[in-house]
Amino acid sequence: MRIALHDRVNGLSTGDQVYAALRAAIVNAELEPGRRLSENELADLLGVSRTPVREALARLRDERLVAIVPQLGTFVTLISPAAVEDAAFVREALECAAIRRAVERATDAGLAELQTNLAAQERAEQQGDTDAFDTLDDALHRLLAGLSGHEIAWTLARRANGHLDRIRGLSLPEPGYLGEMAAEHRELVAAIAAGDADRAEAAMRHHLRMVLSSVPHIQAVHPEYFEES
Amino acid sequence: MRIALHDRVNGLSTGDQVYAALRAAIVNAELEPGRRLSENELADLLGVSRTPVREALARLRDERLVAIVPQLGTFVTLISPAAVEDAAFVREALECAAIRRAVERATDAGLAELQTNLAAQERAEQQGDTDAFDTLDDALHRLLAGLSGHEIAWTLARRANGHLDRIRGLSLPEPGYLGEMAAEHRELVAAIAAGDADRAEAAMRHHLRMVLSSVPHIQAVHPEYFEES
DNA sequence: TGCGGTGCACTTGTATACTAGTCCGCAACC
DNA sequence: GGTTGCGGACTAGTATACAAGTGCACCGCA
Repeated sequence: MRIALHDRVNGLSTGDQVYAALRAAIVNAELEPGRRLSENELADLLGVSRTPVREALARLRDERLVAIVPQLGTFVTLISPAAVEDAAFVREALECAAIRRAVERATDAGLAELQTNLAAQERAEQQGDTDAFDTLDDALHRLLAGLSGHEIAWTLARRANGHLDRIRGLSLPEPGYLGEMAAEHRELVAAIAAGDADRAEAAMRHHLRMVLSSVPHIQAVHPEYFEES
Repeated sequence: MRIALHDRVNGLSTGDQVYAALRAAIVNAELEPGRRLSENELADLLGVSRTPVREALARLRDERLVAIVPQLGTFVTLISPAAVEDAAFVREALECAAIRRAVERATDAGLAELQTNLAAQERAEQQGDTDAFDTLDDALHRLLAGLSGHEIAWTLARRANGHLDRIRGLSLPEPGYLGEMAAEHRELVAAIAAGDADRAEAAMRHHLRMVLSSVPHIQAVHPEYFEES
């Protein structure tokens, strides 16, 4: 495991950095589902004490990315199709409600930001830079939440999103995937610019359900990552 | 402050109990908004060490019920009208989406549970037992979330709900309030029983917006509890 | 009497020590 | 040889000790 902490001069507490590092490792499946974690081992690896590690694990437990069993151990949770659907449900409810409000409240400045993001996505797509594209994807959804006036919804959705993020992290880069995503993003923004709330909501719903479609494929490739139903 | 821990033989860790005790105290405004909290003081009061207190405070921070300022102190957050609206937005989005699914998936057994809850609400209303009514209110919304197949949404909404819960905790028991709430609950269940998703969603939306209406009154009575805009 | 500077008391963050409990393997006994 | 019981090596939960930093009060001086 090659988890590393960033410089600690950036204002974040050690616990925050441990949290970020562990979450990234879990979402990227570097820490694969089912893996046993040891607070002591993690603390040694990261060069910190158990205290910030425990704090990070507690937050990850609230996101259902790890399960802490007293006196037994801490484990990266297996991916549960039900939990993935739960996360998708929450995200769909929040983001569809948010985009409706975004349509009502959209400003020229806000639309310009969205266009800037779309342009950057197109560049990332042409260069095949998946990481950059994912970052821009997140940023776009955050911008939309901001336009709705309830950016907090984005934070919450993100917190409920661990299982979905893992699905995305495990999705193999299929040809045409980035292009399709970018097209859907353009449709989202176009609907907002047109002031058509129903169209925007429908586009968002369709867009979010895309992620779910890759679950069966991943489950076929990595059955050991999933709970048995 | 009369915060007390329950018996510790109920399977909950000390940190969980501290969290529950502190959250209840904050929501009931026993720990009033703006109040300064000291980890040491709380630990002494509760007869535990700082560690479980810190764990509880970290969770409350994620709910935005406390603000932790490094090297300075921990404070019960002031009620922010914006945060209240954020919470209402999140809850409305989640519960409206949930009740639509509940309409699709409602079973006879589920409807029977709802009816049982309604009957209990009527008893609590006649006896003027506000606490019991609040508990049944929570239970009803949880039942609805359960019927939707995404009970997790309820957990999440609840976690985002701290500011709304404080509003409810500060709402003075106005005459007729319980009756109105009970009537709205009956309408919710009736809409589900009728299989009318639009009606159910509209009823839920109206019901949830009721809570917001008491904000100005509370703000007038306790301006010191609120952030200045 | 007013103002400025220093030091103390208090804060949270982190590290470490200790407690209680579970699992697993080895050894002793049947 | 099989089974049972005990002990060691882990686990997370909790308590305590230490570090770093902030605000405020108090004291001395002009």
